Amino acid sequence: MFFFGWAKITHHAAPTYLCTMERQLSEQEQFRREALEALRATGMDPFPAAEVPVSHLAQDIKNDYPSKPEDFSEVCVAGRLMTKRIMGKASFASLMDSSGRIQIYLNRDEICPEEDKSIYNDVFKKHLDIGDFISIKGHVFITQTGEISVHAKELTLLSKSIRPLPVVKKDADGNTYDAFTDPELRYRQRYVDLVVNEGVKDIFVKRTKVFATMRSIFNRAGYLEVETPILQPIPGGAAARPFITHHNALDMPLYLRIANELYLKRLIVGGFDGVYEFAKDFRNEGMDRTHNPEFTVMEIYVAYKDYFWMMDMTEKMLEEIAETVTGSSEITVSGKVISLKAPYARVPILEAIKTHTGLDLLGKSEDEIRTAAKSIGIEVTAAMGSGKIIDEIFGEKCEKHYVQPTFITDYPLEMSPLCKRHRDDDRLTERFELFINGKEIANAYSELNDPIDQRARFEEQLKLSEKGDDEAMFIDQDFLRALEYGMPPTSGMGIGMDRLTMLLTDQSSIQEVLFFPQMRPEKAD
RNA sequence: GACUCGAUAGCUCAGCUGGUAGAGCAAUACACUUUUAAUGUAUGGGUCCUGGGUUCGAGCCCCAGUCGAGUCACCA
Repeated sequence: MFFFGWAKITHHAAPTYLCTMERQLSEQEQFRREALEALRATGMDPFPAAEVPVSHLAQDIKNDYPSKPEDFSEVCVAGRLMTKRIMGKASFASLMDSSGRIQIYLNRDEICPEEDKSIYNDVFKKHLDIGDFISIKGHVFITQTGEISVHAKELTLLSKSIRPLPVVKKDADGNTYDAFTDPELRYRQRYVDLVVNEGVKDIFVKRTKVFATMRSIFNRAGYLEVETPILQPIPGGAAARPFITHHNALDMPLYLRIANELYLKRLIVGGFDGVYEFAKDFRNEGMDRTHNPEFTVMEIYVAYKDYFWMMDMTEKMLEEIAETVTGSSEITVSGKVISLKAPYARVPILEAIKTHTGLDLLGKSEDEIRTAAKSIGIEVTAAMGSGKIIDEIFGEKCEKHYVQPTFITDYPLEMSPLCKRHRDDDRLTERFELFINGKEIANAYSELNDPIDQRARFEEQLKLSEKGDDEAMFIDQDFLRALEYGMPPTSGMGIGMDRLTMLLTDQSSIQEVLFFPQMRPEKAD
C-alpha cells in the first residue's frame, strides 16, 4: 500500500494537519449543527440523494426573461443560499449557482398553502443558513424595484452547510465590504475563495479557455496530443534541480520530470510529424510570485520546420488565443497596453545587448565577455561560461525593456545544448525566446538532430557541472541512441502556461492562476 | 536563504503609556407580506499564532519559533 511504502522511505510522522483531533466548535458552528439536528427531527433529510430537476441557470434567467417572459412560468433553480432578508411573512434571498446569483422571493402562504407553516417559519427562517444548498421551484417575475427574481412555490434543502462562509457584501455602487482577502486563507481554502470572491472563478475559466484554444489550434493543424512519462529515470530536457523519489519494486530512484522535451523528440524520431503535450513539470527550487514547484508547460515539436516557422506559428497562435479568451488581441497588463497582434519584433540577443548596454560581444572570447560584463556591474563567477554571462547581461539589462512581444533570437551555443547551430554562424544557435511584458513566455529551437554534436554538447554540460554548475544537464544515452537512428529537421517550442495565463488575466502572482498553489503545511485545525 | 511587514470573534479590522477585550458585517431571539449592504430592539460569541522571559500585572515589552505577504538573493 502506498502509505507504508512512503513511510518506509521518509520515516516522517504524518503531518499534524492530517490528524483528526477534536476541534473546539465555534458558537456559530454549534448553532448550525443544532439546526441540522432540528431539520432531521422534522423528518427532513439534510443531505438527500435524489437528482435535482434544475431547469435554468441564474444568468440565463436574467439574460432571457425580459425578451421571452412566457418561457419562465415554471423554473427550478439550485445553488447556495447567499443572503436572507426576512420581513415577517415574506422574504427575499439570493441564490448563487455556477453562473451567478439570482434573487428569490418567498411568501409564507404560497410556500405553505396548507395549515402547517413550518417550512417557512422553521425551515427557511430558522434552520437554513448562508451557504446551504437549496432548490427553488417557481416562476420568474420582476420586483417593484426592478430585479428579475424567482417567486418560490417550493423550497427543498439539498445540502446543509455546517461551517459559516465569510460574508462578502456589495453596496448599490458596487463597493465590496468585508472581502475575504487574507491570501493564506484564500489559497489554503480555495473552495471558499471561489464561492465568496467575485472574479476568482473567471480567472480559472480563462485559464481553461487558454488551454482549450491552444489545443484546438494544434488539433486543427493535425498535431497529436500525447502523454509522456512524469516519472523519469534521468531528468532531462532542461537544467534544474529535480524532485527525487523511489520505486520500491524496481528499487531504483526516479525523478519527477523537469521537462518532457527528450521524450517528445523520441516520438518525432518514431515518425510522428507533430506532437504536443500539456505537461506538469516539477522543479525543486525556490518559490515566489512567479515560481511554483509544480507548473504547466506546453511543449510542441513539428518535423520539417525551423525556428522561423515556429515564430510565425507562435505569434499567430497567441493572437488567436488572446482574441478568444479576452475578446481582443490588445490586452492590459498592470496598466500597460500590450498588443498580441502578429507579427512580433525579432531581435538577436547580441543586438539587444548592444542596444541596451553599448557592448558588442559578437565573436568575443570568454575572457573579453567576462571583462565586459564586469564593466557594466554584472557579477560573474568562475563557474559561469560565456553563455551564462551573456544570459546574465540580458536578464539584468535588456529583458525588462521588451514589454511588447519580442522574439529574442540566436543565443550563444553554450546556453543551448539541445539547439541546432545557427545556419550562418556556428557560435550561435537557432533559438528564440519570446518576451512579453519583460518576462519570458516561450522558448524554442530548430532542434539539434546531429547525434555526434548532441553527444559533444552533453559532454560540455558535464564539464560545466564539474566546474560547479549544479544545474548542468544529465546525459541521456537512450536519447542519443534515438538521434543516431535519425531525427528529421524539427522545430520545438515550450510555453509556460501559468505565465501565459497570468499575462492574459493580468495577474502578477502565479498563485492566482493555480487552484491549489503549494503551501507549507498548516497547523492542526 | 536575508531583510521588512503582518497574525486579535466566522470574515474585515481597531485596541491609548503595560492595568478585566472593541466595532461593522455574520450569528441568536423578537417584530415586520416587494426587500436588496433590508430595517428596528435585545443578546451571545475570544487559545489576542505557539513557547519561554521581564513585571504586582502582558494583546501590547524582550527572546525563540510557526505560518503568510512583500523586497532581495536563487531560478532556462
